[in-house]
Amino acid sequence: MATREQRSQRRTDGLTRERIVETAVALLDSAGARGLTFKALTERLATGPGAIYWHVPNKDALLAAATEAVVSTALAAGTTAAAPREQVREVALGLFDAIDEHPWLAAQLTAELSRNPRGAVTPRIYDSFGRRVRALGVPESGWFTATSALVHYVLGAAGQNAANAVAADHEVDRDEFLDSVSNAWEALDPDDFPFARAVADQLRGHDDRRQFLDGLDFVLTGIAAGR
Amino acid sequence: MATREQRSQRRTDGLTRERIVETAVALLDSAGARGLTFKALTERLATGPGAIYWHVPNKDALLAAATEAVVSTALAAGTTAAAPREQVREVALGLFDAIDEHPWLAAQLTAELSRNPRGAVTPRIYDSFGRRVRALGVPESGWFTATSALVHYVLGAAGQNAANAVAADHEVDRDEFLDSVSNAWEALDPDDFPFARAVADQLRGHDDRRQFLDGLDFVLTGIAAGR
DNA sequence: ACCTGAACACCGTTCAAGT
DNA sequence: ACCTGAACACCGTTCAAGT
Repeated sequence: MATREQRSQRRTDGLTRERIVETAVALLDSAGARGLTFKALTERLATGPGAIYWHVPNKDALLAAATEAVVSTALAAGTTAAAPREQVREVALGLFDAIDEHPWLAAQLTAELSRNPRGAVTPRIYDSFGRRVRALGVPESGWFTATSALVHYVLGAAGQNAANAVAADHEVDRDEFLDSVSNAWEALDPDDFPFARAVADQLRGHDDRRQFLDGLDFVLTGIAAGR
Repeated sequence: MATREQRSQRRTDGLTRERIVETAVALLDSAGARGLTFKALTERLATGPGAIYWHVPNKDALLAAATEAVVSTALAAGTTAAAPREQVREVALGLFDAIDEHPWLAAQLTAELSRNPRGAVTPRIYDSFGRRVRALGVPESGWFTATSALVHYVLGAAGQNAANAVAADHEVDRDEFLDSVSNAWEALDPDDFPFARAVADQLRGHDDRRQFLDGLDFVLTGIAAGR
């Protein structure tokens, strides 16, 4: 049932930087950082490597562009809550979910923040958190430190969570996987690893998102205490 | 002035797993994750790739072994302070410094914690922090959450700091570099980035180690509040 | 201006052959 | 048991040649 081509329809199969970046994101999502190769890219885009290099200077720049595209949409949502503390939670959860959906994002964001602090991504992330930190009533001298702590916690926790999710993905069943890790921790030498043994049972069935928010609350409480 | 070979001197040029791992760490330290190649490895060890594969199954396993070696020495130091909160700071600083010296370590640790939670590294890290969390007086139900928050903050903050240090290393002068970033933030659109602009000056001459400890204190204060 | 695709230097890994 | 080194499949990047 082929419909007639609309006359106004633009050619959409032209190679553009945007299409390349979209395809890169799709490859990264489905196969991880190792899945983004020029071979896979040229196959999906039905072109040759030279064509891609005409739009993008190299692979690192492509990764940076993919990072910017994903992080922009994640932060564009904005916040709905009134209380600044709740707003920080919304921003943090937005990044947590973006990193969960795009597990390669955490490492790329760390790279982007360090390699390109004058770019758009770094101030956008700092502004997303920092505006709400100001609203929390933190004195001006503490703005940078408090915001950095939030950014670092979010990237660390979300990055670890995403890596865990990818690893658990190779397992048959999440509960079964956590159970086996828990059993392994319980079997550790009680003299060498008293804590891991004692805490092994808490691994079972724990909620990653909940744990992320609980950790965020520690940071927020600490920030509020120095207010 | 060649000295006579001592009779008791053992052959030390035999290829061992230990020597391979040591060399891998040296290569990672001097040239980053991209600097660890089998070519560089075989040149330094004056051997062929097949010899290395006899001792180590593949590159991922070599990276895991390098991670374990470095993290073990970093955590072996133990703590000297009496107060548990101060002990947590010591453990965190030990990891911070190890990641600062070995900037590749943060990403590898995240990978190791997720891919190999039944290995030795994961419970060792959790125990290092968790024993002190218990000593802080946190109720048992909160042990896993509090310890995870600490681990995630430390890895996130230390990882970002190490990445920043590597990036700044390419610059002539740290103060000059921070100054130029600060200037770039001050030149941002005040409507789009009010916070980055306002905080730009705090970038100049800030102390990374101090900022790391301040962030750690936020987490610790938050944990103590839920006690 | 934009794309093709062969070519290059490099990468991790394997394996038959040696000692 | 341990090592050699050629060979393989793959990688990012370049560039002369096309349209």
